[in-house]
Amino acid sequence: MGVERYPEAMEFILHWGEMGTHWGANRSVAQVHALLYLSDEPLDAEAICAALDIARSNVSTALKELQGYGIINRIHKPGERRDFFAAETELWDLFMAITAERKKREIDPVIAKLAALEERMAHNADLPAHVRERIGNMHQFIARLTGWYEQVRGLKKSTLIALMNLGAKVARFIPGSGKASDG
Amino acid sequence: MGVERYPEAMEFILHWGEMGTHWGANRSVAQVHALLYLSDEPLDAEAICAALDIARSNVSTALKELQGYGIINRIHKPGERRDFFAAETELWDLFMAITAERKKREIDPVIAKLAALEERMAHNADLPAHVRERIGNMHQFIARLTGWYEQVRGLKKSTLIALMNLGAKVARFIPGSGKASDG
DNA sequence: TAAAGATTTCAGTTTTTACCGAAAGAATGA
DNA sequence: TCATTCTTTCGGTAAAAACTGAAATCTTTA
Repeated sequence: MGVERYPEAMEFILHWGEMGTHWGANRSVAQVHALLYLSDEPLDAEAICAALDIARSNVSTALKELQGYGIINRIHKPGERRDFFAAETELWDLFMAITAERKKREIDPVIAKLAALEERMAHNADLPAHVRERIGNMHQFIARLTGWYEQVRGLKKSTLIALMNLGAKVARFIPGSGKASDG
Repeated sequence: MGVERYPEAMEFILHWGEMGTHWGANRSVAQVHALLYLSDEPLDAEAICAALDIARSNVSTALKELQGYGIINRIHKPGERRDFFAAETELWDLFMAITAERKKREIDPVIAKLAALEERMAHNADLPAHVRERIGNMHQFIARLTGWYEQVRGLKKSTLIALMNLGAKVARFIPGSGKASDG
């Protein structure tokens, strides 16, 4: 029998589901993910239905969504006809996959929109300067932030972990750095 | 008259509102924020209603929420009875305020929950080892990530910007670092 | 290529969330 | 302290999103 038999596992799943609603995902998607994350063996859709007590179609949609994020894998068991699924358990990879997908869905379109607006604004002399400036600033800021993200993301996992462990000490490499209260 | 008269400004506001629905905020909250961000002068609630064509009460709720995030300021005009509001235009500060508030609302409770579960799991011998391990890993991972965030957040703005401009070059300070394809 | 097994799509329903307008509540000033 | 002006709260409604169950579609294998 699956992990859903254990109250602590179930609490984790339910809490994770609740969290999901506050982020991009819906409850079912997050619950399915949590269940797979805690399972030590791949599960088929029917087993997920039973464990979470949600409709088969809902599970189907959730699995599709999770595959879209690239955080679960479909597994073929020899001699089995149905699909089995297992979650990414390497949390760093999970994190990277989610941020990458969210960036693609939510940030990139904004950048495109802002770029288009900036283009149009350049030809519009009526527009007050401060509007052009603020939209331009927003564009630049988001583009910079995501540019940084893309660069850092490309580093080796071990390097990233080393950087993280360094914490605030990275500042040592920046001349004139220190604690906050800056102008 | 306000910026809502300019099509580009309005597009920005509507798009920003749409984005809001994909993040924590609702459409109205994000629209009010966008409007204030583009305005070069503080606006009162009535003006916001008129500009966005939404109910007075809705504006009130939105303003409260934005103040909760600490990204708009209430302004007292001498001789004026009603409140005026202006948005933070320093985008770095805006970003910091939003991330801090979201962490408080969405991450900290998860850490607390995971800590509590870990405590309970320690006293439960029935629980499969891999469940305990995975919940523990998740707890540790999120705690580490947020610990890093807290540290970096404490740095001076100028240092952070310098670090960002460094991009992937920060890796130079980590021995044995380089581009991805790590195991 | 037909039957069985498994997955996906979709129209309808339920649940949740956002929003409105009226009424209550504060704050200001006469 | 009583009007006046402005803000917030709150019950009800409208809109959006999630979820279900049945039907359609795709896959496998006999």
